[in-house]
Amino acid sequence: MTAYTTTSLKAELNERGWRLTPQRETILQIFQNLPKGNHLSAEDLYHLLESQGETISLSTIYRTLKLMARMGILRELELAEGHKHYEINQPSPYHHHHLICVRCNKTIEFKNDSILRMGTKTAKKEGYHLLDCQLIIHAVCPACQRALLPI
Amino acid sequence: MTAYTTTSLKAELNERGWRLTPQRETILQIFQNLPKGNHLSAEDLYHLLESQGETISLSTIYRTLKLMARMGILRELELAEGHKHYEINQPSPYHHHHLICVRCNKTIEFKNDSILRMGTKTAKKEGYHLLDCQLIIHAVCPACQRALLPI
DNA sequence: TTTTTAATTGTGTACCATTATCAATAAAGT
DNA sequence: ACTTTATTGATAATGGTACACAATTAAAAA
Repeated sequence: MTAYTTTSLKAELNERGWRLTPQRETILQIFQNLPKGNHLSAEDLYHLLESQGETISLSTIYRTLKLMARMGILRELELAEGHKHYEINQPSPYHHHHLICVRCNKTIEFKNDSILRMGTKTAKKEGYHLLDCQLIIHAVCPACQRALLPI
Repeated sequence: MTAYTTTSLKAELNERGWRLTPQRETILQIFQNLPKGNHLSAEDLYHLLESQGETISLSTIYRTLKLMARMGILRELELAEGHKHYEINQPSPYHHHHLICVRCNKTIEFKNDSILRMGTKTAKKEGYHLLDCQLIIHAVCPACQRALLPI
């Protein structure tokens, strides 16, 4: 959960025998410049790049998202149904969690520093190296409660 | 997060214009009799039923799992890669969370009552009706740290 | 700087969990 | 019992993600 630069990304990749490619650099920058609270699916990222005139194949996008999630650079979010979203994995003051309506998928972000503290403590206690820690609350939003819609 | 019986399940279903079927009753019982800490995928459940001589179609299993998750009877877990797992959604003393190794998928359960309290408080504050609340910690387990395996 | 090595990319294809379709069936209320 | 309509089961369809492999290219060695 540290802030990455191109240089530190390259260093960490090379340390493991991997390479910094223009594609990986571009994708890191996209996520770093994304407004707070925004998150992208693989498809989202593909089209965002497309709209900027750059093209990175979907395969590479999927591979890079997974790689960066497993390095702890990105958080993998399971928000709506069907596909994953990714956002930059930021340390304490920006660290947040999600309250999700299971019916309409309306999602609210909220902060709670003690959750990250608990996660850190639990991981440490078990000897795990922490990458990410997220509280997911599944619930029914006020509008959907009123709507009496079928589940 | 209350304990369901056949009767209360029927009541809650009928209240919404839905029906209690033998399939739904069977699936509820399976989960209620599952040893603590066990969770099943749709496929798992299908084969478990098969081994007991009962057969419920995969379609119905998928539909029922989703229905029960959205009613708050089951928790939908995103543990390993690729498919969801389900477990009974139990109140406080049994309520637990998951620490997952992103490399080998080794998963540790842990308890922490304050997390459920926080989730309840947050949902209430936003006017959401709480169904489930789970802390997911993504990390690298000790064995995988030593292994220096490729990500 | 050139060469060498092997990680990475892009294209196309395959996989597989989950959802949709729809006729047949069976709960629930009358 | 009868009617209504939610539910089931079989099958097909969907779609996100992973895989295979030849062509590139980053990184280290010469």
